[in-house]
Amino acid sequence: MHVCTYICVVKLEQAIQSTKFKSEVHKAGLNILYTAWWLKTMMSKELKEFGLTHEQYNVLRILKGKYPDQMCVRDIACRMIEKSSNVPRIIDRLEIKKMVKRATSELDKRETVITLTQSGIAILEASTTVLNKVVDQTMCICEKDASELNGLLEKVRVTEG
Amino acid sequence: MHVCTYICVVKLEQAIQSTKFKSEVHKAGLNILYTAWWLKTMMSKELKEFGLTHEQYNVLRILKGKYPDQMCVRDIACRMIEKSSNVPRIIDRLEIKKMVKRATSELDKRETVITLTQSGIAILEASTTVLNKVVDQTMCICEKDASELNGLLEKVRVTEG
DNA sequence: AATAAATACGTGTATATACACGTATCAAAA
DNA sequence: TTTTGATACGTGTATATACACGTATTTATT
Repeated sequence: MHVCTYICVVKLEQAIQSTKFKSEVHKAGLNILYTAWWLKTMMSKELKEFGLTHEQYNVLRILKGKYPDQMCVRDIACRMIEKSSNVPRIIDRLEIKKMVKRATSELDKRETVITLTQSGIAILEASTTVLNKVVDQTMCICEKDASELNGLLEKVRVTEG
Repeated sequence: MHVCTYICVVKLEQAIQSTKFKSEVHKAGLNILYTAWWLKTMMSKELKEFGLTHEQYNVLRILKGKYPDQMCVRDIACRMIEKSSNVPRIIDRLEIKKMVKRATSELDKRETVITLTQSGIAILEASTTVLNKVVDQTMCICEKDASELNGLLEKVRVTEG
């Protein structure tokens, strides 16, 4: 029988149908990857209602952080969660949807400066409201646990040498 | 000045150049997504030496788990870390590289059964050895912390309602 | 000033994600 | 037995990742 539920599957063992792990550290690696996929899927589902992808939303959020100032492509790329994102192409889609505007910088003609449009702000704010609500309902941990989790994740990223 | 380092950037605040978070829970969401990207990037770099992508490696690992038994595409898909992976297409690339073989199931002609080749096993084992070493060197947390992290991640995935 | 090096951005390619849909096959019901 | 529904897989499309490369512009060097 083939049963593949993943919405209410909490245990990693169930989710990826694997019981043996080399160590708790290796299991944590898989757990981080799986949880990220789970989070992304949940959020993307909500963003789809607004015609946005996760990455497009990320770019809009970054632009909002500096608004009403403009930002160049490189500055946006630096702040992306996934650093390997192809920001010029993500901006292409946002420009088509009239959520941002592109212009060449006067100070440095190599730079393209990006501006949020009023429509972009409106969609971003509406989607953020929904997303915040969904995150609060779905990520059910207390602030204390979340804080501890943040500490551990940063511990994970410290490499020796 | 534009400085965008992310290899030794440990703090989330530095990594995504953002200091204000709605709550520790929202920060944890971003932290999970960023850490997953960081992990994936690190692992992909090693896998590239073997001509493998992260997802191709995941499929090979799953097949190894049942070896010498064959597996159908659906069974593999169920065990993927990222459930939305397009497994038939990932198998296409592995088949071209002669790492797996495809055949129609005798019992159920709808099913395609996949078999690891000797070359597939060899490459998988070599890459796993390197990957395990790199994970041990890069994810520098003790088993106790890792265990606690696993508990918290599973707590995150429990949704109410 | 002329040249070299660095930088910012866009573009091209292979692979993957996310999702919809079509076809073949199997299982269940009328 | 025929039909209906479910299942397994492949394929098509839009977007993204990951990475290499080209062009224009700026900065640094000679």
